[in-house]
Formats: sequence, structure tokens, C-alpha cells
Amino acid sequence: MTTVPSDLLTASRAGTARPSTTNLTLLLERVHRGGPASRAQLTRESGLNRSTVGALVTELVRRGLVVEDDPDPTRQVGRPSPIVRCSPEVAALAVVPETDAVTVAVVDLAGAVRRRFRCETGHPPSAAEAVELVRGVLDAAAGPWQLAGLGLAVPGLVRATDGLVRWAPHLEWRDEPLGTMLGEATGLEVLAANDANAGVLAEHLFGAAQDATQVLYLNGGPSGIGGGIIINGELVMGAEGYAGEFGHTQVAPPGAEPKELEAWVSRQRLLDLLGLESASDDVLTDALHHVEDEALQAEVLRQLDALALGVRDMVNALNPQRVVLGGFLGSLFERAPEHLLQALRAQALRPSWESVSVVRAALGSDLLLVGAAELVFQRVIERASLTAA
Amino acid sequence: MTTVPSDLLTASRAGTARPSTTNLTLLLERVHRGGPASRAQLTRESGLNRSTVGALVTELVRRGLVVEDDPDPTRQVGRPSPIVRCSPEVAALAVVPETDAVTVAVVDLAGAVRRRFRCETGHPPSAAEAVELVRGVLDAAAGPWQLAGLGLAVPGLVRATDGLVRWAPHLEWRDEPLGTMLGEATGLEVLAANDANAGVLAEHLFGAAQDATQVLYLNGGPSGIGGGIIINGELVMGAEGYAGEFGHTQVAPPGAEPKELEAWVSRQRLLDLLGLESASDDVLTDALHHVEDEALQAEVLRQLDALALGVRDMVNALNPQRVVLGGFLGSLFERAPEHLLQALRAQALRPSWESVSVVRAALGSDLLLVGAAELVFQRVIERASLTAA
DNA sequence: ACGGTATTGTTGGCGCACCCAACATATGGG
DNA sequence: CCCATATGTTGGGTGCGCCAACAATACCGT
Repeated sequence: MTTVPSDLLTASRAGTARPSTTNLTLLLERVHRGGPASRAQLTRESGLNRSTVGALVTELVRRGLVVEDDPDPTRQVGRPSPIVRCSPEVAALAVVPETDAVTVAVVDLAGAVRRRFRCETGHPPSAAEAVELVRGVLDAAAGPWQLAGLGLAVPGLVRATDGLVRWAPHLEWRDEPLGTMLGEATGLEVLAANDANAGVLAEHLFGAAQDATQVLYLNGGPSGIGGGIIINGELVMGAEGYAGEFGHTQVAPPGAEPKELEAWVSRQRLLDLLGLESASDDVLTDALHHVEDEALQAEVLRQLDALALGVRDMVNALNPQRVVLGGFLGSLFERAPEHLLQALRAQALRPSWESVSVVRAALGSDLLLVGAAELVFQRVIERASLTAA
Repeated sequence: MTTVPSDLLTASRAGTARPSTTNLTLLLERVHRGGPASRAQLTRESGLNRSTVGALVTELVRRGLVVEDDPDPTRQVGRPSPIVRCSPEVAALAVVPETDAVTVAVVDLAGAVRRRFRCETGHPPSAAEAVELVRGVLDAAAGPWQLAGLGLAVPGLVRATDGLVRWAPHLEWRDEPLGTMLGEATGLEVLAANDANAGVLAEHLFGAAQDATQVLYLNGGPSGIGGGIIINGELVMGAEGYAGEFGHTQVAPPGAEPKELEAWVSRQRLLDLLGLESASDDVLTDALHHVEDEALQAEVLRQLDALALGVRDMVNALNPQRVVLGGFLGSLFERAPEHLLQALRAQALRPSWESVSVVRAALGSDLLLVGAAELVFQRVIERASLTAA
């Protein structure tokens, strides 16, 4: 596994005349994030010269990163402009270990999931098992594309530099060098992150946080509450990659003992009240939407109150533009949005409150796969500035 | 007051061939942050070519941003290399309104406070008063330098775009357009921020957070607890500039009702126990260092426990490299460092805990002045990339 | 005193990325 | 069929950084 260059502020672009972020990366990022666009559009949006855009696109095509399609057939005055889009031949392998399965997928540079393998285990897989499962689908993952790397999203604390899983309670892992193991097993470069961090990356790319540069993301899954932060348009990883753990924030609703946010806001308690043994997010969402029950309603409001307390502190600390609620937190929110908003309005500092909007996550079950792949694509896009390639 | 360019990710360096951050800014930033250095040193550190460094330094001299001194007389083999340092003629006006005074200072690009005017008011000044006081010292602030702008550090919520003070409880201000007023009164460009945000900028530049890129800063002053966050080497301002308000974080030590962090960690209660009417930070620090008293000691430990709870959640959320404690929080910490560390160790997630070091702030009373000026210098350094000038 | 070695500033030539202007190409409308 | 409009393409210019060779200044040994 490759070490992430620390990119210190005082460091220099040693030895090369070219700054680390060129207009090549600018265009590639635009097409990656914003989808297909005509050369003319890119010219307008980028402010670059027509001829420059032409040269840059040609170079990106030469490197196999984008392809050019025939112009939009909607007839307009003037010479038609070819459509530039991400090459379907550039892809990443996304790996997401969960409590009862390991999901492996091929995601292309456009963000489309091209293949998905859900390897059920029925029990929390060991790291070695996970690696075996990935190795097992590697052949089946072959296709008309090249894998640029492997993106790993783990429900736990993962060291960003080498993919060492420090602690993943629901997988019962401690200090498992999964990143290194996957790198050796696949020969691919491995980029690793916490699952919620991958999630917020995806929501920022294609979801509910697309147009925001300051984002607070909270996700509720079977394995608790995780979070991700985007500041100045960049994912906050922290010193070693452990940022975003606000499921353990201490929260104390009025008159109650303080407990971790996860203890108050519990997916399991909702399932119990709904009489569901275990359920996918879709089923849970549906139930939360339809079931009328006094006890359930009371629990929902209690959980929203606790959530508001946790979110309040983070909103005051970070002054985000947008708060995105994913997983069952989104379903909770949808059931009584005004309740959460009211609680937040009453408690957050007014100026910070006024600049934030709270929304439900927009992406579905592919969220983590897209986010994990994005870890790889960030690297690919960065590297587009290098002369070599 | 000039609007801060939003600098969206998708935006481009429209119209210019040069990327927004050139090696010109790189060198200027190095000399600004790291102090004087010989050309040879700059060459080694930057990885740039000798001739390039020569050309860049010449250009910086031409623009009046740096000056070159005679080489270090310590005899070494080889041709002596001239020393490059920030020009003493480039300065910023720093303005810090407080509850009983308005401090105005001239700070030069090297970070030295060249003039300081403390205009006592004896009561919280109004915004109009503050502007008058600044206008009053403007003549006296003249000297062998040029003012590149005005940096404003306010104990409260300040909108970054225009310096509108949304709420400054201790000044009893609400929605005072101080930034605009100062801009009109002085003709200078105004950059504004919360005081703790200015503080962390200064600590990051010259103080206890110099070598860290992920910093959590908490400051305890007469006007409560403020904070600042640095991520990836950049100050986190949030969507509108209100980031860093973690004095209002809810905190509940075991068995106690949750209250705001500020309610638990209180400068006033320390003064009461010490029998001091009001005291400067220096006096308070000294007293905390020397006075042996059981009730005081108990209070100190209680406050540290509460502080640990607040810091714990932020450490888990942000995984910083360093936590810097300023003002009386630093004094508290120094009195019983092990107590705070122990409490944190017991509560923070282990991996996040292992990657963080807690230290006391290193800068003294000039902190806010240097930080406010830095708001201006950041802009100056950015602009060094523009061809014109 | 003098030449040798080491380090660094300086100069001229080159490459690369971008801009601009002019021209070529492709469309819709009279 | 020709014109107006919009856009790709080509050739030349500019700015910034690299490199190599040379000039300047130090220490050192004889």
C-alpha cells in the first residue's frame, strides 16, 4: 500500500516546474463530478481558452481518462461541440466489509457501479476471510476496464496511511492490517477510510451535499452512528484518518443521565418497537414512514431530541452549510423533520443555525461503494497533473 | 470591505495562465512563517532551482515584500548567501475590541508588533466608539511602513465576508457592521474573524501549533471560552465565519446536570476562590501556579474534568494532531496536566488519543494582534501570485 | 601569496502550459 | 445558396521554471 504523501504546507513541488494542481486536473474533476459536458461548456465554465480546453481534452483522451462522444443532436446554431465524459474503462475496486457480508464492486470513473458482488458470510468475517473473498471475485471483476486501485470503506477506525484497521467493534477487529493484506492479494494500490467518511465523499460528489463546501454528515447504520466532515470541499481525515467519530459524543437530554449519542439514537430500539427482527434500511424506512403507533412516535421524537443535541454542538463548532442525515437517521428525520429543526433552532447559536440546511441523504445503497471508489479516483485525478503518465 | 472570493472547487483560475498558488507565494510564506533564511536555505527547502529562487527573490524585493541582508558573517566554505527576510515596511493594522478597551496595533509582515495602542474605555465600547478610537490613533500609527489592510478580531460571531458582528455578548453587540464601518473610516481593506480563530492562526504561525496541520485550539478568556480549528493547515471558518464556538458545548460530568462548557470551566470562579477582584491573565496564571488551597485544587480538578469532556468529543470528531490550550485554560492545564491527560486518555477513542498531544499555548498577550494581522497577511501572500502588482 | 576546493549567485538557452488571433468547420435561417 | 453564429484548429507569443556553464566568494594547504 502506498503511503499518502503528507503534502505539508511548507513542502514544495520539488523538482518540477508544474504546480501540483493544473487545469488538467480541473477539467477531469469537472467531468468526474459534474458529468458529461461539451467542450464548449467546459470552456465557458473553466474560463480557459478554447484552444487550451481542446489541448487538455485531447491529452485526457490520450491518457484514456475521458472519451469524446458525438455532439448533442439537439440542433443549435453553430458548430456542434463534442461531448466529453469519463472513460468507462477506468474503474476502481470498492471493498466494504460488513457484519454479515463483504461487498465488492467495480465502480467506474463516472460513478456507475458496473459489477457488484455481495459475499454473504452470515457472521462477521475475519480480515483473512475478507481478503479471500476479494481474491475470489477478482477474476469475475474483470471486464472492459482497468482497475486504478482499491478503495476500502470500513465500519471502524482505519489508519489512512496504510489501511490498518485499528478498531472495528462490529467486525470484532483490532489492529488488522487489512489494507496491506488487500494490497498484496490484489496487486492494487489500496486507499482506505472509515465508512462514514466514504459516505460523505459520495454524498458530496453525487448526493445531497453536491453544492456545499462545508458539510456535516451523520449516518445511522446497523453498526451505530458514524460521521464525516467536509471542510473547504475536502474530506477531513484528521491526523491519522480517525476523524468523524461522533457516535460516541456524550449527550444528555434534560433530566436524563448523559450517554453516548449511539445509546440514545438506536436503530435496534426502533426495530424492536416495530416488531421487526432485523431489517434492511429500505424496510425500516418504509415502516417508519407508515406505522402509526404512540410508543413508536414517542421514541422517534426522543431520538430526534438526542440527535439534535449532538448535531447542535457540531453545528456550533463547525458552522457547516449543510447537515446530511443518512441511513435510519434520514428516516427518523423524514418522519418528523419539523421536530428536529425546531429542537436545533432552539439550541444552536442563531447565526450558525441560519446558515445551515438539514437534509436527508440522497444516495441509496451504493453510497459506500461509490465513496470507497472515490478514494481511488481522488488519487487518479490528482495524478493527472503529472507530466509522465 | 472586500468580499472574500468564495473559491469554489469547481471555479477556475479564469483568464490567467498562472495557477493561484505559485512558487512566489511559496517563498513568501516560508519567509513569513519560518523567519529569515539565506537564499541557499530557501533553495534547499523549496526544492526549486537556484536560479529560480534568485529570480523569485528579486521579484519579491521589487514588490517590496522582502528585503535582502548581508550574508551571515559566520565563515563557511563557499560564496556567502544573502539573507532574505520579510520587509519591515509591510504592515497591517490589528484591531481588537474588548470589554474595557480597544487595542489597536501595527504588526509587520515578520510578525513583530511595532506599535501598540490600548485605548481604555472602562466599559464595553459601542461599535461607533471603537471606530472613533481607531480613527484617533490612525495618525499615530503612521511610520516607516505601509498598511496592507486591517485585521479585526472580535470576541463573538463575526461574518467573514464583511465583518458584520452578529453577536458579541460581552460587548453587548448585535448585528453591528463594524467591518464596513472600519473600512470606510480608514480606507483600508478589512478582514475579520472571531478572536479565538485569530488566536489559533497566531499559534499556528509562531506558537505551540507551528508544526501541526490538524489543530484544535481552546482559549479561556474573561469573555468565556472560544475555540479555533485548523485542518489541513488552514483555518476553519465555516460557512460564514462562525466556526469554533465550542464554549457552548453541553457537558455533563458524571452525576451532574448538563451545562454549557463555559458554565463548568469558569475564570470568574477561579478568581473568586483566589480572592482576586479581577486580574490579568499573568496574575491569574501566577496565582494558579503558587496558591495551595484545598477548595481551589478541587475546583481546578473539577474544571479540568469538565474540560476533558468537551475536548474528548472534539478529539473524537476531528482527530487532531495537537490540542492547544490558551488563556486560563493553559494555566489550569499546567497546574495539573496529568489530571487532564488521564481524563482524556480514559475517555477518548484510543487511536485518536494516541495521535494527539495536548500543550499549553506558547504566545502571550500579543496573540490576538498577531492573529488579526495574519488575516491580512494571508491575503497579501495569496496575492503575491498575481502578475500585476 | 597562491592555487585548489567548495558553495553559491548569475546568465543565456530551452521546454511547457497557456493565451491570442486568424482561419477552418459545421449548423440554422433567410 | 449565402450569411450569421458557434466552435474546433493552428501558429506564434509570453511567463515561469529548469539546466548548464560561468563568475564570485569563502576556507585551506603549501
